[in-house]
Amino acid sequence: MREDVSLATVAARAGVSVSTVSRIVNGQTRRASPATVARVRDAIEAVGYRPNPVGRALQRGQSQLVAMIAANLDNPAMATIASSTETALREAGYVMILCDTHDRAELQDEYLFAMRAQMVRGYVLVAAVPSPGLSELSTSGAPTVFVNRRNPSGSGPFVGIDDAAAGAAVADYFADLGRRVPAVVFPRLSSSASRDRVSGFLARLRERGWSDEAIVRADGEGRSHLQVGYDAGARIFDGRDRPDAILCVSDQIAYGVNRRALECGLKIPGDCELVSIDGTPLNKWVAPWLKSIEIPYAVYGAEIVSGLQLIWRGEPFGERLLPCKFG
Amino acid sequence: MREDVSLATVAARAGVSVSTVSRIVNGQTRRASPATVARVRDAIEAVGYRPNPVGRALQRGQSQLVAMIAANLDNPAMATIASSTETALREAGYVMILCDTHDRAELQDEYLFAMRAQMVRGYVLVAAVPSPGLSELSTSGAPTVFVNRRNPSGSGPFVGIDDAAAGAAVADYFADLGRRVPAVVFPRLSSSASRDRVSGFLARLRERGWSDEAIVRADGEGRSHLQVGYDAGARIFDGRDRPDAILCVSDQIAYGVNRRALECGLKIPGDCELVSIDGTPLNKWVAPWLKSIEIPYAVYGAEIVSGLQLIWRGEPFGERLLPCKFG
DNA sequence: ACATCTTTGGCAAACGTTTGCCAATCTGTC
DNA sequence: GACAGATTGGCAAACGTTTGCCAAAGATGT
Repeated sequence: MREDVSLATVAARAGVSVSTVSRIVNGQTRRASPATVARVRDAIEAVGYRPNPVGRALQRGQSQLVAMIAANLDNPAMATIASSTETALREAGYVMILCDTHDRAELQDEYLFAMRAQMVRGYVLVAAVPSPGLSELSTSGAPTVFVNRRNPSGSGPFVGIDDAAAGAAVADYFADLGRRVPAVVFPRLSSSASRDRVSGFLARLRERGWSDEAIVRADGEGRSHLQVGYDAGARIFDGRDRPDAILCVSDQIAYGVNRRALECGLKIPGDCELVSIDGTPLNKWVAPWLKSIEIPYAVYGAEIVSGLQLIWRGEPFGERLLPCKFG
Repeated sequence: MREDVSLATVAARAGVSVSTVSRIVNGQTRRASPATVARVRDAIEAVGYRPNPVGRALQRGQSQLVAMIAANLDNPAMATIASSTETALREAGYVMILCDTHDRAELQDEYLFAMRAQMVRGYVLVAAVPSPGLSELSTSGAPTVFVNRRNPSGSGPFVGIDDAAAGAAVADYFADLGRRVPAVVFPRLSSSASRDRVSGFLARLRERGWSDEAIVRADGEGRSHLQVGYDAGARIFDGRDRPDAILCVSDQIAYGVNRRALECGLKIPGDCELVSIDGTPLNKWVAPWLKSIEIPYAVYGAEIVSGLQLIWRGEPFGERLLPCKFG
């Protein structure tokens, strides 16, 4: 309907100046008499005024936009994070811009630049990759929350899980189950999350009596975790020491490993127990053979946004490790 | 680095006025002497000037933002559409805002309003739902592309597949295979896409000799297609006429049906052929038992953006039906 | 009656950009 | 040497908002 309702429209109708309306819109009711406030409020209602975010952003030097820069939207886990964050941001009155870096540093930098130009109010970096622009961002002090992977260039607010503990929990599970030849599969392009999961797993196994050589480690190349699992699976299942329990650091890796296992004629979980860390809801529909540490991605959004709000208020926000369920 | 490089910075350095720089930035080189142009270009380079999209949007009454309003990001198909669209938009110099409506009309309207306030340059509606705001949008003539589901309130540019043909292809497949009791599963909350797929399937079966009563139809309630399939599966497999071939209008429905089939002790595809329409890449990893009409979601982005560009240039763009592969 | 303080509200600048219009300078022609 | 026309570039307004500052009142105290 009204395309052009601005402060001026309201001001004209209420017979006051633009400044007065602006102040009232922003809650400074003390700067006007109650009568004026009422008159202005009526006018706002009557013409259906809504503040223009663009004008506001220009003046304030800051928009209501929050940039989510994610490594790969095709990964259901990230899609869930994006979705829950978007919901939480909307409820808090912000608007999310979504950028998919395909895990590539130069794209990440391109987005970082573009987002600064948009005067975004904050950054949510899901599985960030090291890059020049990112170091610059960290030193600039812009409000930033890292998700899943910690800041690869320095420290910074973090939302995720206790990755080492998750790895250790799987180690305990395998040990308690009486498995003898544990293995772990992870991407060669390693992130803090992968590293911590693997090292937590290895450390606990060591505590429980395994020697380092007794644990099969297999990585896979490339950005697709599905392919990583499939490739690593080939080497694992062809090797002499065929494992009877495998930790996959992500669901998608487990999908790849499982497919290779089927091709090798193995029964999962009969011949080999498979456990992954992610536990996306799709698992119980299409991969009931997969046990998982369930990461509560659906609540990430709320945590991320409350972290951002803390940062905006100048309060400290170090990290938030969310509890996982083993299901 | 430079936080505050504006036209004024460049102008000062090049010793010209802001207007001159603005014109040169926008390619109007005829309004300045070659010498001036060179000097300004050098200055732009030197200070690393990048136009501020906010100032520009305010002046032009239109931003570089494009709103994607999607029904449910947790659905991998939509995530792929979002991802490919985002890539195509970035390559064309635009920035995508992502909104997840969770298939709810009131949220869709909230977003439609918010996006108009952001002066977005266009709208991409993935699986739009009927709503007052949407009818208003259609009549307003704002650049809009509908994806997957046609405009529920009127007509409008559309990117998708030939849904009826896809349904018919599955019917032919079942018939050629010699299956006797075909079934179709679809969500009760129906969209143009679901409806056309189902009716194309039924029509072709009729042509090939089936009577309407001989075809099992089952729908399921709710927004989760997984649940839709699971619930409909219960009724299908408990019925007397157990089908030997089922068309599921989406992958997720097939996942749900399959799970129910397993629980009923059926073998897929031995006891019952399952075919879905979607064919997301995940299928071959986690659901190799599922045959699909493969919708090329990964190329939707390019089609959507070229459609938008046509509309922006004032050229006509009716619909673009992409070819599918049966795999 | 005067000084002082508070209330109420407007003016105008600023954010960064674009663009219509006007002014100065240059080129060429008569 | 004067005039038309083209070239080159700046001024200023506009987009919608926020906010420092000032001014006109009214309220209070002496």
